[in-house]
Amino acid sequence: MEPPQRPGRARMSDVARQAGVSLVTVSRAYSKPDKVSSETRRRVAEAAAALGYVPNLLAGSLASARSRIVAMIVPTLANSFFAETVHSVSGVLRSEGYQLLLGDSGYSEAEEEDLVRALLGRQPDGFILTGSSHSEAVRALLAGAGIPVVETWEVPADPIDMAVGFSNEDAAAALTEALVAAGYRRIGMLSAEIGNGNSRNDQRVAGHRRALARHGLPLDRFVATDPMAAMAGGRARLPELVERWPDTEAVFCTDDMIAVGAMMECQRRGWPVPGKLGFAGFGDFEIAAQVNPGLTTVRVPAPAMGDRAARMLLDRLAGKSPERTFVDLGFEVIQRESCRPPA
Amino acid sequence: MEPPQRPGRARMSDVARQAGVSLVTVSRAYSKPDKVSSETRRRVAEAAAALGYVPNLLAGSLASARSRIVAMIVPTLANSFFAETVHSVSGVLRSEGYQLLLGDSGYSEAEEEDLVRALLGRQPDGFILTGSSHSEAVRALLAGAGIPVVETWEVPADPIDMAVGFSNEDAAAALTEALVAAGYRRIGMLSAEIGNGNSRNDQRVAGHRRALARHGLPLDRFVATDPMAAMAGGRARLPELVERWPDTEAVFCTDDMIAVGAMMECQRRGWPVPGKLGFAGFGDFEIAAQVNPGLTTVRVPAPAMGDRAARMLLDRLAGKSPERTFVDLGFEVIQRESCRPPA
DNA sequence: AGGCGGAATGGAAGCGCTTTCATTGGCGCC
DNA sequence: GGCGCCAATGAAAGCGCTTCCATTCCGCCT
Repeated sequence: MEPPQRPGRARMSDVARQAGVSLVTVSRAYSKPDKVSSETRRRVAEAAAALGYVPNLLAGSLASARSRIVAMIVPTLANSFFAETVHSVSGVLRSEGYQLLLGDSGYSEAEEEDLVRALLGRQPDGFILTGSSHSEAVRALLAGAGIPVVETWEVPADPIDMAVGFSNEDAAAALTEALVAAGYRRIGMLSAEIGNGNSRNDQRVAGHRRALARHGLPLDRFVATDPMAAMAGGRARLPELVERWPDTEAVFCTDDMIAVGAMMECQRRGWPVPGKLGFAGFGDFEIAAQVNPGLTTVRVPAPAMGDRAARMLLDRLAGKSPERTFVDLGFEVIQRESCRPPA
Repeated sequence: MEPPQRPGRARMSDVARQAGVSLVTVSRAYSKPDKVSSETRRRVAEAAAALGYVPNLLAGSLASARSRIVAMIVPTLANSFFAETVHSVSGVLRSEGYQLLLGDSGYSEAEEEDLVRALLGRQPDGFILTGSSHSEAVRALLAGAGIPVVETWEVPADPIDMAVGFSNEDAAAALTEALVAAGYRRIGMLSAEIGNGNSRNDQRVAGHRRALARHGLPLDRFVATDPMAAMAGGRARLPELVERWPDTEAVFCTDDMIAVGAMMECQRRGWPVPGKLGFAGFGDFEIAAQVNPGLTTVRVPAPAMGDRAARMLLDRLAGKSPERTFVDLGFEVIQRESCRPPA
């Protein structure tokens, strides 16, 4: 119960003195409890509690060269998509005593590079990235760091290390095929501006166009929306799409939020959905199932990707050789009432 | 260009050798550039680039007893509310060279305690909490850590240190007053289960009831919804509310998502809003403005709270004495078409 | 000319842990 | 009864930095 020798927080040596053992023993009581007699363990725990001791993980990490930190970069937290992936990563890591160190790049490669540098300085044991388009500097930094890296949310052509994702392009193509199968021919698209750093959006656009092209359907019915306010964007830009191509029968949106915004605009104008216009979204957000009519969309494995990415990292850190370095978690087309059923 | 003495990542001493200066000088070139001649600075930068040197912030933090890390706990990332607050905190911190270390407690006090312990081990220079109801252990740990702490999203009766928030209770009361002013008398409520660790929800319930009581209106028209799927919950539980109290004229929801779900159910049943039932939500999520009819709600200062919380912390870390230890950022009732206008 | 101050640099100590490596004592076993 | 072995513990070194305290070298004032 006596106070530590010097003011401030208690250190391991204070706990050792209090418990009447050596510093090493205290260290072991924390990190390898089975190497310490249960009596000693008890006294250490008691001393630690009495002093309000909290181990300094910084010092521990420095000494052991293992930080038990995993760094992760997402484009934004505002998207509930990434929030789900982050959440499952965080859960898996914490269950193994690791801590997530998070950064958001705002869809900017330059920002991502800054972040990678800043995060690497904290000596993470592993790194999780969103997407697979990164600057050369980022690739070099990560490769040079000598730690496992997982890219998520895409199928990388040239992975840095490991990857877990799904094909945004194939998913968009599959959804478009569903629209075509339902009899739609003049199909418009609402998406964020292309080439703005959101490669997943661009891949969806590409997949949509690939499917249209396969059927010889027109590809030009495209209007870009504000990427920062998807729902408002969909609502604001739908009229433009319909004005430019009045005979449009259905609209493919690269994001559920855009689709919902556009459907709200239809509702406001008294345009029946799918009577006048069919809709398909992307992501299967919670709202897709709740809106009227339900939104046809594609479900993506957001939590599963996080879970898997974290486990792949931990396995590698545990020394297990990876059975697979890339995992495709697929997607699922969800048919609801916002477009006609397949003929 | 010669490789570092030993394999692995370059260290500061490697950079020093490469640049032909001492280790101390390299350290200064990074942390106090003005204390080093520009020529030396140039050579250090060159050497660092050649070696791909990334400073080990862990070692730096240990030596300087300043980690440049701020820890933050939110109940969940899934709520775009907290995501906004987190985002602005993160932005402010990064602009000052700090890094955010994030944890989510899942609305559980026990989990929060674990997290506080784990995060404190990383020696953060400051701590940001959501809400103001915390276990005694949490309060003790944080007080004992001797670092600045900010509680957000509420007005704490007994703050641990500093706080920035708004009154959830007053906001809910104000919104309820607006409903009463619009002529509604039989008002129901849809909210997450009370006493489940979400104190903000509970405060909103209390504020709503306070306003009802002030007007002598019935308080018992309450149905609890699933906290994890707010929209689905609102949709699923609205019928129960209407069955139990068929003469209900308006519904106050403690969360916009619950309100939107309930409104979708009305739409599905062909109940006009606000013709048959008026609605008020809480939060002013993006969807509140987009849905038909627009949702009357209360706007909360989510980004501003993050911004302010981060700045208060940084000011304290910079040694400035706080001009105020608690900041109430207020709220704003947003009248839209989901309920009748005030008479 | 002598001394003084400031700018630029370096040496050494030490942050609070983990990790070898060494030491002790008890126990079973031939 | 001596040997080896294992469990339990401790001493010392060192992780990669920052900080304190020199030290050196100027230029400038009196």
